[in-house]
Amino acid sequence: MSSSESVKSLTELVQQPCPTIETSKEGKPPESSDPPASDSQPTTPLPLSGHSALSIQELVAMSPELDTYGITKRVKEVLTDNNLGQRLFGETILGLTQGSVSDLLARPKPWHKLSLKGREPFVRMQLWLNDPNNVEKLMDMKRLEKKAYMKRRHSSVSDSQPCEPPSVGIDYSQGASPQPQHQLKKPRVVLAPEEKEALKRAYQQKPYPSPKTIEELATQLNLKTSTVINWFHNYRSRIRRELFIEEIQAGSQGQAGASDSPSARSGRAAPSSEGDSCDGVEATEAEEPGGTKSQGGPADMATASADREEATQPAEKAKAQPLSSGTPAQDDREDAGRPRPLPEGPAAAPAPVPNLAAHAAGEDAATSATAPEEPEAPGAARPGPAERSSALPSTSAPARRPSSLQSLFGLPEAAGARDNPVRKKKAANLNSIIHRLEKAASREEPIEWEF
DNA sequence: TATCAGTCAATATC
DNA sequence: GATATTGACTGATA
Repeated sequence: MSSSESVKSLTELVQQPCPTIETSKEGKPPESSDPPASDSQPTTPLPLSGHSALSIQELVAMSPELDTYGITKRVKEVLTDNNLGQRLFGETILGLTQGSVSDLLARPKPWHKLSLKGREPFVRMQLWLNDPNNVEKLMDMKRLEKKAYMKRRHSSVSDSQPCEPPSVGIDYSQGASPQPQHQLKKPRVVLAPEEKEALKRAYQQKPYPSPKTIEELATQLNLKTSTVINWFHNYRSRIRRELFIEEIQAGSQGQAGASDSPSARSGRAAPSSEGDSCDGVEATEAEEPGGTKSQGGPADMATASADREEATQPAEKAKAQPLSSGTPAQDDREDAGRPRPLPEGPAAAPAPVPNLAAHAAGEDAATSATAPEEPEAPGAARPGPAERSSALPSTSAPARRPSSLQSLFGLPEAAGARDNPVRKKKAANLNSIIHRLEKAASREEPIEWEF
């Protein structure tokens, strides 16, 4: 398909009332068992099914860089203005659950950091936003759902069945029967605040704990090791996202108005040179003085995350501080070349260093000496799959004839680059933290873990 | 094999 | 009741 053709069909697509939405909903009570999104994902049920030619994936692939933050912002507005719920929106438009939608809307990742799959919801949102009848359609869905619900309710009442699980998504309903009750769902683990606190401290010490460390943490906290592992995974990735949001906010504060396209911005933050190695979010470090080759930096990111945490959870931090003994045993074998969260925020003094690390630190003392800036930064810094693939849209792809696509997606012109004072300030701040920590790290201070 | 991205779904909170 | 949070899971990738 030639580019112009595809653009044409894309345009039609965008303009045409997303047909599928209805179909997928109506055909079957979507809620019911549709083996949720995961199954339906591959061949997404959504707006585009009518177009055999262009799958959502293709659309995503062709999509110019989108302003994820802006999109979610607008979606949120539309939803709230029209009193439409996330669940409805997610299930009908995005094919995602309420929790995912919430997460997505609240913490969109920058476009350039999203894998193709991750971009999908944003493209859908964009298409939805561009659809003049979007709200209407959702309203219809809402009505329909309500109707269906009433109907079901009615029939179940007459069946003398007590009330029924309300809305969509509750497929267990039918299960009343055969579903092996003993299917014993694992009860959800809920970590106690102290446990979280301890884990956070451990994280600050070592964001990538060794199995041994994990084991210990698990024992000390009386958790399963898998829980600890999961916790670290989740925490790392969530921190990264938070960071992005914070960046955006800082950015938009410093420069309101300019269609804040974080994605665009970050892509641009590290002008060309870094190519993809730049994470955008960590763009700050591009400004790192001394030209330390800022490798799209894990370290910085981590730094910033610590920073963020501090900002967002002062109380918590405050609590944590007393515990600190100052010297982050920083480097762990596992840590080498990884994002390293700075144990404390700027002002804050010594890092809260839970000490499980005592030996953990010893464990890899040798490597721990590694310089603060590793040459190659895997981990967070490493470009996500999407970035890795050459097919990266971002700013670095010049040959992309974005203009037509952009208009197609209703995009504003690329957001202006920015490096505002706020960012600079922040960068400076972070640098000083890093510096302090490096210094601290070179000292040897005993650390103790306390849980 | 470890880590990540993306997501679900249970639970908490508003 | 809607939304936010978060532990867990799956599949991809290096």
